[in-house]
Amino acid sequence: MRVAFMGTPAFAVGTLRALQEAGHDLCAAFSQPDRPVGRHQNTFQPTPVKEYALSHQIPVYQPEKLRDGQALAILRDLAPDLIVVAAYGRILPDEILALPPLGCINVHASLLPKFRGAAPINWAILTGERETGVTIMHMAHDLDAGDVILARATPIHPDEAAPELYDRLARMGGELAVEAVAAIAAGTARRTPQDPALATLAPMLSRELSPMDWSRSAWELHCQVRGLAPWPCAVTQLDGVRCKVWKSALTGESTRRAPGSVVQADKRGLKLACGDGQVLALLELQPDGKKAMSAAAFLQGHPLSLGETGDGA
RNA sequence: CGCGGGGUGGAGCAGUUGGCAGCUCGUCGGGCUCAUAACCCGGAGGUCGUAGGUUCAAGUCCUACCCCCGCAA
Repeated sequence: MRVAFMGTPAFAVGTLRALQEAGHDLCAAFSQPDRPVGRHQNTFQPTPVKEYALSHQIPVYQPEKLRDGQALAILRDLAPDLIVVAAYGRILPDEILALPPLGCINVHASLLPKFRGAAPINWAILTGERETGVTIMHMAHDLDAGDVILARATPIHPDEAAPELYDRLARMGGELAVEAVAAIAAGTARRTPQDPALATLAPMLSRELSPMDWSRSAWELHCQVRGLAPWPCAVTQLDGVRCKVWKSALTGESTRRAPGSVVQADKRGLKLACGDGQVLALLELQPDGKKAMSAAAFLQGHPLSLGETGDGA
């Protein structure tokens, strides 16, 4: 099978690698152009897909635009049987969707029609889902709305954070993509339309999601901490310092203290009251300008007294 | 040359107008207790990021550089 691949981040590499190891003829890897990175914006970093492709002798294309005809021309020359897309970060124009004889399929990290959009993994955790998964679909004009070929579910552990889930889904996506391609080649691939009434959106993350609102429940805050890692992260004020919260834990304890106030701050832990009267433990913190540290370490240099409001609000 | 915070015993922090390098925790030794992530006593451990400079004297002031981090992209 002659396949053109399109993808950008590490999630996409899971699929690209799987396709390659399955022996498919990868005629091209399309990826987003290198973007300036770093504090001074003076270094450019290749995308994970580009790095993988280059080290495996797969030709790389990084068109700035998909709608100026150039990308289409390139693809005509390449003449793939099938295009496989995984987290490319671009919407493909209809001309490209219509080009390959076997169509274009997409690997999406959710159980569609739930969590259509750019950040399905994070939103599954943020909304407190107990399971999510990977879906392979035929691509349609509308974003993540195409007919489903295959889907596979995986449970979300209550303490699992987005990076772990991301890695797992990336592997699952690769496996499932290979199965889907095989089914397509054999002519046995199914087409199950999505139910639009069940669709939910998983838009790009932003820093506006970071501030922790301690009037929310402990579970919601715990989901926020897990779902926003490794970026933009849940953030709160402690001892007047802005801190990213890298890891939290539900304690099962309850309190009468006001939401956001310190319930415990000693070597046994740093615990704050939440809006539902439950107590959330903060395990790993990163103050502004510092590296991540354990709550115990933070307390050495930032003694907090009980009842003090963590949020400074 | 985008903005800003920071590099001080193993960890996290303090160090005021330059004048013997401190605190909490950990660690080691000893003690106390029915008991303890408790308490008491004692000890070890630091070329204060690097290289220069000013000074009788620099963690502290000046210059250059290295490294870490947050924001903004």
